[in-house]
Amino acid sequence: MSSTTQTDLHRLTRQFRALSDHNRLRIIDLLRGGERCVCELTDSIGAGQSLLSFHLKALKDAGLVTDRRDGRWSYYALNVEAFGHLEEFVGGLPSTRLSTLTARCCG
Amino acid sequence: MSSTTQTDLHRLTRQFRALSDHNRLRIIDLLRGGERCVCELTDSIGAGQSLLSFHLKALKDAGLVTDRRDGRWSYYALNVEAFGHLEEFVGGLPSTRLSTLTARCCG
DNA sequence: CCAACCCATCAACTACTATTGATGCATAGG
DNA sequence: CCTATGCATCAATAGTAGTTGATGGGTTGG
Repeated sequence: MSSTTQTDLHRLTRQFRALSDHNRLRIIDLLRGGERCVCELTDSIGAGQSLLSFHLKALKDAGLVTDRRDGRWSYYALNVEAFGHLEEFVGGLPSTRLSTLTARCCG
Repeated sequence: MSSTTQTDLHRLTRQFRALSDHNRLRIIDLLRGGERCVCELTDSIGAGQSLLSFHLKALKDAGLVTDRRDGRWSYYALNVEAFGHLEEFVGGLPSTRLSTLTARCCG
């Protein structure tokens, strides 16, 4: 009945959890404009450097962003593939599907 | 620069937080098959009745599901509109967009 | 080298969340 | 009525997450 495997659900859970914070969602929104270095994000978010690093690590551990080191700067960008999977899950709803028989529940 | 309003981000944060739990994601996955009553979900999830009610309330408060009372049974179903908004956010990525100038970061 | 800079990590604290068991409140059936 | 059922809510606990400030490691420029 379940159309998603358990391992998929675990991965999706981690990724949704990574998205379940206001600061992190603002980061994601900023990264939609393209790759950004940490100092840019720090300015835009207005959070402490330590805090931002914490959130970026959360996003990276969930596989939602990738990082790249160039000299003393670190650049972060969205992982497009991961968001594609998320889109499949939240978008794969049978909106027109009959809600099956609502009667015949428990007895 | 940010393409999402602050109120939208707050709503999205609450909804992603509601999806950031394994049990709740299993519930969502089950509801993809159509409306279900609580007792059905209890059997499928294998969790205690109190726990399931807690999670259903979390999903409802986030606006991701709707509930309906019929006699002594409560039925839950996905809120298709809410998932449409989620799809817009996770799917609205400029995958082919140039990552802007990666140089010229902080000075 | 040395100082300045960018960033990650650690320690500590606070606040929230998931889970469990108990209680209460309707509704249906005898 | 009275009891059983389906479900929500409350209380209590344990585990986890977000924030802050301090420390350290690697890199650039003088």
